[in-house]
Amino acid sequence: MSSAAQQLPDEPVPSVAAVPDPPRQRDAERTRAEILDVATQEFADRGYAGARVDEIAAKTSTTKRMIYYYFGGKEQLYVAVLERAYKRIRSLEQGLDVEHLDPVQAVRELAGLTFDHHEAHPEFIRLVSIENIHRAEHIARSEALSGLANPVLDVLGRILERGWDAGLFRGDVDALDVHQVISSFCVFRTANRHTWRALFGRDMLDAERREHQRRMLGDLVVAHLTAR
Amino acid sequence: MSSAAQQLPDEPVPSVAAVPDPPRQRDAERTRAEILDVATQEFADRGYAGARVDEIAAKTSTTKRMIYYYFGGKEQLYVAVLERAYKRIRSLEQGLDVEHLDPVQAVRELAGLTFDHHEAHPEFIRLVSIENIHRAEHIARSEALSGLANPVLDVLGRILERGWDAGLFRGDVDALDVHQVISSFCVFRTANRHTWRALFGRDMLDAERREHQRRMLGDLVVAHLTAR
DNA sequence: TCCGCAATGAACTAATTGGTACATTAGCGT
DNA sequence: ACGCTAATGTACCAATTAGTTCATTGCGGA
Repeated sequence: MSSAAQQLPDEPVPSVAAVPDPPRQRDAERTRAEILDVATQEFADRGYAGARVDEIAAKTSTTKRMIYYYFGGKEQLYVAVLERAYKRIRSLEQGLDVEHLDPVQAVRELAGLTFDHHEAHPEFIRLVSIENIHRAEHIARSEALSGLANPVLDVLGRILERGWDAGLFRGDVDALDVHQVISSFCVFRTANRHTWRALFGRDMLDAERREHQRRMLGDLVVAHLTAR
Repeated sequence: MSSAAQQLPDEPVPSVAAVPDPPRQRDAERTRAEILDVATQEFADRGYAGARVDEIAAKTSTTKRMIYYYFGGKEQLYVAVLERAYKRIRSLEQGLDVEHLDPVQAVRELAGLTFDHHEAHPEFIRLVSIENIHRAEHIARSEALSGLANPVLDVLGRILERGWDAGLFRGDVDALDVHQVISSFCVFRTANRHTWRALFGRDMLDAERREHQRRMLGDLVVAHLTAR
């Protein structure tokens, strides 16, 4: 692999003045980002042990040398992948604004956002599964990740307060409980999609069933919170 | 590792008539089972790619040779592990009898059984996670596993029928939907235990929270089914 | 009792894989 | 102009790892 702008065999190589469209050479940030992109895909696809440094390098426009130059090793690369993935998720979560809705509509909206979000980022869910197989040892060691608060929890906390004040919600489930219920549902359908289909013949991510599932999650959470 | 009946260093080795309590030599079934036991542990612990055939062999009282003799290779061993694990789960599921309970109590009982069951078999949950990382390709290829019906679904189906007939349950969720909700909750708290604790500081499997979580699941499912 | 085969063990191998040594070059600051 | 360093590429290595070869032995049946 020599250059990003590969030529088909027959095409004449443009002679002198062929300037590569993006100023392509020696761009540390671009190289770093490209490695992270490929590594994210590979780790999510094959797990930590299953991913191959050589394979990651090969799918890059640079070489294995650069992985060690920028990240130090396979494990540090994996941690960098995790950190970036979580960072992205968090920044997306920042954007949710449901303060203006009534508590019931607000939880329903929040659940729907999580639903959409997890469905749109299967590779993130896979990374989380993989990290759990490793007992979250990398997250625990990463200062950038461990204990970093989740914006969703604050939002949920405020919604619950309003729901309690209005006498709408039961008092014996806290924000983390509700988040757990929502996460369970949303993570499960992506994380366990394949065994589920193999065992039950139903694809939980089937587009035809999507609306039914989304409504089901909303109903589930609202019914739970407003029960009794 | 030479024998199942290990001696402490100081104890004198019993001389001639020491018949090994279980007739220990040349027992194909025992060897097979021991390999499967160790392999289950190792695969669940480190994933398919992360598990080492040498390590599995070392933790056995036999040698690597036997793994290849009985199973053929790493992948076939892994499939054998999966098949046995699923078989055990199914046989346990056979035992549930909730026909005598009213529909609401029956779903609550069923959910509780799944809850207990998954909590008691974390290594099974891990294997399922691992198999999902591999897109269930091994399950799909295994005749013993793919498409084999789950007894839980029949039980749930009958409970739902009774609930519908009694006008207790909503009609727009089927048995598989309910099973999905229950599985989501039960699988998630085990499968994602570690990242959850690392990120939120709460152990979903903490014994102190166990009853709360168990009740929460029951309430969740019942509230959902009886809503409106 | 003894033969044939299932069952077992020790050592070996070919390929893979994470990681490195060494050489090179682009381009920024002066 | 130019030199110094960040950035990059090639080739290599040592360790690991799945799988095998070949020899051996216990045991059930004839």
